[in-house]
Amino acid sequence: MLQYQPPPLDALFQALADPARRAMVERLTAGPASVSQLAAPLPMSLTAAAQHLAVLEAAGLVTSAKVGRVRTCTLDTAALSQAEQWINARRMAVGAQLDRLGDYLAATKPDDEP
Amino acid sequence: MLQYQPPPLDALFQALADPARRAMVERLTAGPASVSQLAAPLPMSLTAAAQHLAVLEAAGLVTSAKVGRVRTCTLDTAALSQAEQWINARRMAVGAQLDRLGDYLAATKPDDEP
DNA sequence: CTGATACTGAAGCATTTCCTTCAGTATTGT
DNA sequence: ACAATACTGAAGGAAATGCTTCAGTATCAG
Repeated sequence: MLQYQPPPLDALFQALADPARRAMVERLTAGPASVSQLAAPLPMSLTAAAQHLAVLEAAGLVTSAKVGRVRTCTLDTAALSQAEQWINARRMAVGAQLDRLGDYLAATKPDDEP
Repeated sequence: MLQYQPPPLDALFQALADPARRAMVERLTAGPASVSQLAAPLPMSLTAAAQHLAVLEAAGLVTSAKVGRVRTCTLDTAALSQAEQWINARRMAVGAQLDRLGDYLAATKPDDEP
């Protein structure tokens, strides 16, 4: 059986690094939309928007299906939280490091310098 | 007075989109490090690593100060959570949309189809 | 059937990214 | 004083990115 493999973080963050693509993600939080609908507010050609959409899809951030002549796109929140988790884990690691500093300070001079 | 302006999300996500730069961020969660220390584990020249560092600094993810001939770099978690918050806000928005669907379903057919 | 709609594909072009090498400056250790 | 260390700057090149336009294929509406 084929294993699902999470999109690499590279593609995920790269996809989020463009304002046009973030705008699309933002629009999709309100529900599924067609390619045209996603492209409409953007100051670029439909083709360009479709290319951005391809990037989002490659990153796993959106899935899409074509019915008739319209392709409907949906946001995949799993990919979104995948990125969030990476960031959060690093922030936690920093906290842990500060905690260790606290422990160190508490352990080495518990009763110096009154 | 000069206002602090948060680094644009563009630069933030772009900075995180590279594995070498994420490795640096990861290393910095364990505490401050010099340019050489950050570059050492990476399969590239010191110059290349320094360039990556410049990207991280431009994105606001790291701050650095030079003492003598060594520049010491520190992770700035504020920038990190800035990116996290954007993602989280979108995920929340999706949840809200689903909630509204639930409300809609509850409101429109509270007693149809038993 | 005809025309409008909704993409889709291919090509081309300017800019940016990621890396290289080579050279230079400022410290520090002996 | 001399050499090693730790960057720093400049230049260049291969590849990726973000557009564009032009042309094509389905699909739907009248």
